[in-house]
Amino acid sequence: MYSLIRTQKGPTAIYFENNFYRLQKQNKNGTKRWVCTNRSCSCSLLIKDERLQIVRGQHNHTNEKPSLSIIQTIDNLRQTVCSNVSKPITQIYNEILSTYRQNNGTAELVPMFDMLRSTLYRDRATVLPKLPHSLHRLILPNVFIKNLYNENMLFCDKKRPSRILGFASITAIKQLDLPDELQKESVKRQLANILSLPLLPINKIIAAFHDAADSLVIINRNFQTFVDYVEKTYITSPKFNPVNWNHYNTLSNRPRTNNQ
DNA sequence: AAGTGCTAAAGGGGAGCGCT
DNA sequence: AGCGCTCCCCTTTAGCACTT
Repeated sequence: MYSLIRTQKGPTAIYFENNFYRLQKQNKNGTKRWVCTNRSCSCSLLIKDERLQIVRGQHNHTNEKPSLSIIQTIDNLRQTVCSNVSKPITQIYNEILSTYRQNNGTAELVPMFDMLRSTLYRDRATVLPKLPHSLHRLILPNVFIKNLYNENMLFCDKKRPSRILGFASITAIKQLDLPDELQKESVKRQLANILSLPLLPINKIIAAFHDAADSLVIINRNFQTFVDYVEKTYITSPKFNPVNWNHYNTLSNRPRTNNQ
């Protein structure tokens, strides 16, 4: 009996007695002719109603195909890395290989992880979103703009002149009694100014912070709690003072990671 | 053209070590 | 015990040549 398998490029093929066959044609009488995938080989199978009718020819080539169980295991591996994207690929490989060894013993030669690694990572990449090359190309899926209570967390996504993203839950904003204020462009601008403090020369940080803080408190006195928190944690704190988080002198010089 | 095998490298995190 | 530092391993990605 033959087995249906998936070829490297996706289409269905037949695995029969250590050889692969591809579908060549379907005849008017309902039979299908499958030919050996080796181009110089004329061997073929005639199949009707999923039953093997005739085997024609002799293979004129050597055969180094892996066994059907190995082929199915690799296919299972490739499907699993796509369906379970949160689990490390090496862990998936080890688990599936372990199961295979338990069921089939240790005699069969199984492809090493190094031989499958690139294929598995490329397979997974087909089901994951593309990495953005700039902040403007960053796409936020719905799952990333809601919290565990399914509340909308993205309150600001300003595209120009620079991309500004702001996250906070409605519940948290209501606790500050500021939900309406956060819709104002002037408030978004001052919050962005505070977030941009690490990019200023260090001797201008304190003045810039107080400018932004004063503007926020003038708009609404309830911003005072937020302003006090930032000042206490990042301006006057000896542990996280501006020397620690200022990046002005490292701009364009410091090597960047890909966490852009 | 698409898929694969192989290599090099980046980045994160744990282990080990010495110091306080 | 806690902290900081270095080294090394593991995971992941990218690039290139080759195969299908």
